[in-house]
Amino acid sequence: MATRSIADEIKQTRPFRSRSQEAAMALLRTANVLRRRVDALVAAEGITSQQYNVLRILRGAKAPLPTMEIAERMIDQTPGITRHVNNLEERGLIRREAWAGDRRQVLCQITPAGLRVLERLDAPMDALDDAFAAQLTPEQTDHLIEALDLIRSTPDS
Amino acid sequence: MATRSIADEIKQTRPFRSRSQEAAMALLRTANVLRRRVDALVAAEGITSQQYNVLRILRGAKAPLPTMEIAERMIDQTPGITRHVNNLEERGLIRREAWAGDRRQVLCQITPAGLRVLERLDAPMDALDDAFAAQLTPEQTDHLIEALDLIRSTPDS
DNA sequence: GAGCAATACTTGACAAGTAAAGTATCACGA
DNA sequence: TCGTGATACTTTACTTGTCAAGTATTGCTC
Repeated sequence: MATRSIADEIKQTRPFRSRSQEAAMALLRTANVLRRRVDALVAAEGITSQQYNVLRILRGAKAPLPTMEIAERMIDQTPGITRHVNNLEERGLIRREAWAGDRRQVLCQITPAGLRVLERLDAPMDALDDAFAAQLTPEQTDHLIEALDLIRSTPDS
Repeated sequence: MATRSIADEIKQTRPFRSRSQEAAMALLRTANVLRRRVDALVAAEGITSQQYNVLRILRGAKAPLPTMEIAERMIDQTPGITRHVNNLEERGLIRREAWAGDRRQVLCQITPAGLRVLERLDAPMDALDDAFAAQLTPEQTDHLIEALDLIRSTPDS
């Protein structure tokens, strides 16, 4: 499949006012494509990509995490996390417990069942990431990461 | 604000298994940040970023477009478009009409009121795009666009 | 130590994305 | 011309993301 520029894809008569705009559009569209692939992949285990993220964060953390810590590490707002966590708890993939130190907080940790789900997804997920990055040279991948990190550092308006 | 790498942001103990994975994560997170900024901006006109996209596509097209054409140019599936279009029509920002040539199709076009909404958003939207791209050199922006175009060309699994 | 703001969620309400099924229309072959 | 399949939506149902408001704690200040 040949590379299609964004301008081709959206068939705009008046394509882009600036390279900035083209970059922004490309970023949004590309991320959407990637997200859908991830969704399709984790659906095999009956979870969504956001639930998968929660599990991965909990696995990555050595200790149980309070709900808000999870929210901070994800891109989501807190209310969304509460629901993901509810859902995951119902399925036994994570466990929640009150913590005496600060009773406002609820600590979450991944269960062995949750770990098994992640393990089953590790290989296909790696393959997916690699398939995308395979379009780029290692240098391009590095530059891409660098550029994205810079963009995220844009100060609030 | 200093640039924070993805690894910093999510505070993973076990950061990334590969650069591919880091790139994928950076892509998803960065796009999310951008999308929220866009949402916040267009909310001033009482529309969502997807409705804004519909309006922009209709402005970009010289002629009225059938619903499915809009769906194709966006990332959305058709059912979503129907709703956006319903909503925009209720507010008088677009107009829908049956077309004698193929009565299955419904042609949509932007109204003067819709054009005015877009015009009010043009300047702030340009400013937003530029603010993001301002973190990059023009060469970096070009490379970013190129890399994203390549990634989107990844064949299906 | 009494109040008052801040924190850490949780809940409710609503827009948006997605899949699946339904409806109307068209196109094409027998 | 009479199906038969394809096309272009539309509707329905369900999940997710987000905001606003509510609740339970905590911490800080006077």
